[in-house]
Amino acid sequence: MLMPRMSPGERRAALISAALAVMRRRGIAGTTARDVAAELGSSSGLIHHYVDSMDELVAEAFAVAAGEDLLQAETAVRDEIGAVPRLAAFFDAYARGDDDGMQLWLDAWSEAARRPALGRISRELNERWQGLLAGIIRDGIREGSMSAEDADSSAWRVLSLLDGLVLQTVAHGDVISRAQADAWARAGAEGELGLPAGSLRGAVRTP
Amino acid sequence: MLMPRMSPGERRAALISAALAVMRRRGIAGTTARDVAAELGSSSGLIHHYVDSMDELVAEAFAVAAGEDLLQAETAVRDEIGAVPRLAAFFDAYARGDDDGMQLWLDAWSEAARRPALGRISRELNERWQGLLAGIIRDGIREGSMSAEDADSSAWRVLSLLDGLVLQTVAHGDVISRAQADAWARAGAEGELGLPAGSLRGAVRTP
DNA sequence: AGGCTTATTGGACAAATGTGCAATAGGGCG
DNA sequence: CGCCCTATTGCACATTTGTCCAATAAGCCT
Repeated sequence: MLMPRMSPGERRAALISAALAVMRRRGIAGTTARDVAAELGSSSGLIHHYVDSMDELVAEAFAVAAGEDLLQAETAVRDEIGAVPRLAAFFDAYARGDDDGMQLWLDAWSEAARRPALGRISRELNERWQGLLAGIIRDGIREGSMSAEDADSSAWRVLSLLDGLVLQTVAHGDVISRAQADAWARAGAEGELGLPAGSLRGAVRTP
Repeated sequence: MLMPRMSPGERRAALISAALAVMRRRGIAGTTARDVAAELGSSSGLIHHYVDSMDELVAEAFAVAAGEDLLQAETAVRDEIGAVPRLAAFFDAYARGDDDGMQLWLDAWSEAARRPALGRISRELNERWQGLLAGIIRDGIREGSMSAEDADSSAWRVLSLLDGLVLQTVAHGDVISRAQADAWARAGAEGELGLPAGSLRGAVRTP
């Protein structure tokens, strides 16, 4: 049985989408070319007609998935006015991500030092997350609504606290609930930036 | 060539030590039975004479390595008197760990949800790290040297901030230096616990 | 309609993997 | 000293992996 013939652009997008599905199911390290082909419903040979190596494929797929999440956060932040509402929107956007997305990040961090392509993407995206935060904090300092000695280090702290807490949620099941991780990270950010307690409380959201 | 015959206890310890060396070099997911045998200098068949599966071996090896680090932290903390010096000792002990040790943690977090044995160990050790911190913080509150609404959530915050910052160091090379991650985490803890800035500054250490 | 580019197939290939097992040999115990 | 338990060997086995390639066919252009 033959797959419908697609343009390289479409097929490549379909490939990445299939790779992503397998990565979410089996983890980055456990993603094989044959599994991706099966997910796609195509022959296994098709994968290497579009991609030189599996490392390249997983790196690109991760870049797409994690890049979309970041983009959503960036636009959500841009839609708000004022540093504090923007920071709240940042947390809301982060909270909107699912556990599978965070598991992908855990895999990426684990493999980053060993897979050059993946490591570059992971680092670049992390720096953009931090940059997004740092911009908000700089605005807050300028407005007078936030206080921080150094926006960059505060941004790294807020981001790392959030990552570190959600990490526990995803890796270890319910040692911490996701809602608790989110609330604790917001509280930590309030302390870090001299905000009144509760300033960043997230909108109650029906999932 | 034959390996010197060892008692099961000794051999098992040697196996774990060899497994650990391979895990540090190739990552948890990339640790194979043959590599462990080669590291040990034995035949590959020996591995399965002592262990039922590779998952069991890596979980046990991780438990030993990470358990030793935790034990060192626990005794280092116990050797100090007063909550603030104890917390400083906690950070010193954490900082004494090398990048390979943290890379092992990244691997463990990544695989925790997929390897039951490894996930249990990882979660248990993380809870003990948090418990160690929570005890220090409770002491600090009792002494009046620290202020925190809830020792447990503060402990999770301090630990997750530290993990999240060091994670960046190990996964992404020098996006943040390890020293910077350490200093920022201490500063964050000072803020979290209402300590004067600089209270937790680490002893200058020659690596 | 006919040809030609190329997307797609299906399998070949070698290397590596976890796991099991019969054979070997070292050393403690009678 | 000699026997027997078992630590250790070395390989077999079936899978699975990434990578590659000749053959096939789909659909666009002239």
